[in-house]
Amino acid sequence: MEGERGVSNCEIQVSFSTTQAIHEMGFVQYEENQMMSFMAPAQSSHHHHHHQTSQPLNNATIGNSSTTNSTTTVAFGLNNQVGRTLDPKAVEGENYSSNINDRNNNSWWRRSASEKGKVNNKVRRKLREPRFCFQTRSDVDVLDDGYKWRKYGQKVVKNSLHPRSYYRCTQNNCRVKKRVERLSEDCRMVITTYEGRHNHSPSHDSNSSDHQPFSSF
DNA sequence: CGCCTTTGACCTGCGC
DNA sequence: GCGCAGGTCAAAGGCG
Repeated sequence: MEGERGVSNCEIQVSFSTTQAIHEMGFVQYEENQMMSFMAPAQSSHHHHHHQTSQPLNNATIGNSSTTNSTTTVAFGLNNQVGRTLDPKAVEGENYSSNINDRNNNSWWRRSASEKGKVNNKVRRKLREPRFCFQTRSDVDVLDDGYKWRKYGQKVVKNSLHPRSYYRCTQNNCRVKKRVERLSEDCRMVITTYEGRHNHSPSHDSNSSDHQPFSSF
């Protein structure tokens, strides 16, 4: 019902975080196109190198067209282990700002419910996708990032007034997910969290200029 | 008619 | 073990 397209005046704040919740740390402000450069670091399968800001890849506009004063809060979750960890919570609690409120035990890397019980109990592949979240001051809930999303769930969040929505990328073999929720105190702030990397380019409409190596989101 | 959202049920991890 | 909290499924309805 809410018109998703067209961010009027969104204000985004960027910062890095490792373990803290978002509101506990200072925010750095970036331009919007610089902000999108944070989506680029694929930081792929090698652990042990910390994030470095990659070079700004340009026009990947969050928000449709007229996003002038934008500020974003970014928090990386570098879940960089290569699937050999068998203790899920050993790696999970470390570094990403999952919930704004209190605990950070979310686990949304798991697969479908039919697959987990009865596969070979030998290989337990809890491969975690890279996560990426940022905070935006915007009126619309889901920002137009160039991809198409289908909503697959909504939950109420404890100690929050606003629900959290779960989206999945509608491309065929793309399993990127994202969550969108609003801050409980400040309902103008939207927190968007991405998980995974798109294996395709953004399919806006027929916007043929989306052609960059956008392998991360 | 196909793709989307809605919404309650179900599942799972975790703390008590 | 139980209950809670978060994440996902899927049936049903909506809308273009």
